[in-house]
Amino acid sequence: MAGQHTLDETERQVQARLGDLKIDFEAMAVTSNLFRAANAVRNYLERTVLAEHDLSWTAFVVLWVVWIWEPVESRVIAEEGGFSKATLTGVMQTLEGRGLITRTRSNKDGRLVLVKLTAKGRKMMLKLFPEFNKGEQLAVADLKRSDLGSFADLLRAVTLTADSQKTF
Amino acid sequence: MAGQHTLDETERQVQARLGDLKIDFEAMAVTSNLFRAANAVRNYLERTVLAEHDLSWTAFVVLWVVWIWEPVESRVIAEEGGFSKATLTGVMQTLEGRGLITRTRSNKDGRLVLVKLTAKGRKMMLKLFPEFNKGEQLAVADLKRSDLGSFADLLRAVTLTADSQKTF
DNA sequence: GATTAATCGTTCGGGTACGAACAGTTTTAA
DNA sequence: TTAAAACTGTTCGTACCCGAACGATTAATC
Repeated sequence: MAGQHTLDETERQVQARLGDLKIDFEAMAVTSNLFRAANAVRNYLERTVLAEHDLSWTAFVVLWVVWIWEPVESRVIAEEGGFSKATLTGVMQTLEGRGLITRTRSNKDGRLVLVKLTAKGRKMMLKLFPEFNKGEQLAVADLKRSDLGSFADLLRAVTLTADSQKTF
Repeated sequence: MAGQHTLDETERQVQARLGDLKIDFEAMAVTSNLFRAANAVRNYLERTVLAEHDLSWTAFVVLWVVWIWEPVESRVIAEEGGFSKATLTGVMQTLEGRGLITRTRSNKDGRLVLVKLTAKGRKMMLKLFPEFNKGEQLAVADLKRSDLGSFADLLRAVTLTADSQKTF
């Protein structure tokens, strides 16, 4: 993860493989560091805060979305969490089996499933989320406080651009 | 993925759930947007460039690392790509089956496995990587060019901090 | 009102992902 | 030198993850 090779060294090797083909190294640096950062933060939070509660990353995201917006439809959870409906079904089965959420079919629209937290689930989130947020705080602890706002803006801009490309 | 709820709305809901507990919303905004951005870019690249070559994200990362640094040891690929040795074994079996890489045991250290690209693998990367880089370019197309450098620096700083926490 | 189209959640198959346990190799210590 | 410790890659079990196909429900079209 850390990457023992320097940036310059990597760029030189890439260029050596491609001859005189033009490569956008700045774009490459942004995206590759984007994935490294996301992976590092995710692994850190999974191995500390989430492991204590025996939760996977995706399971936590589902619980978080439901906690904030309950009662909430499945499709919203999938969209908000950034994973497919198929993935969601499996994760929710696990969470339901552990007694953390409930699923009920909507009587206004028979296609929809409404998801809520159980009392046990709410109790867990009340303890878990502040711990999780402390982890988030640690992850950005070495950054200047004044940079956080524009940093988040840049990330949002990337998301918007990539998502708009997706539909092409 | 897009998230139909506004930031303010989300913050209000979180605070409503937690009463007067102090939450670092700036840190929360950075990390949640970090995952959204990484997911969006990854999905976009998977569905366009990588799908054309029938490659998963991880398979591409493995090919990329091997392409740049071959011959390279398995442990380096795992570290550089940010996934576990167990994951790597499975992905490399697939890639070897498709005739894109070769694995040979080192005769200097019998524990190590050296990985190289086949001619077919090199040919694929020579075509694939420029396409991939075009995708990366598109993902950051809406950002000011002058922001890219500091953006990458911020991402690197987050990675370093999170990775150093990991070992605690 | 009947046919068509769109939407939703589930299931299925195959690949991805990880921690833990393992066997083989090398290094370290005694 | 021999025993212990460290290291590498694989296997195993379990959970995740997605696209595609599917049945059920609702909406749109005529």
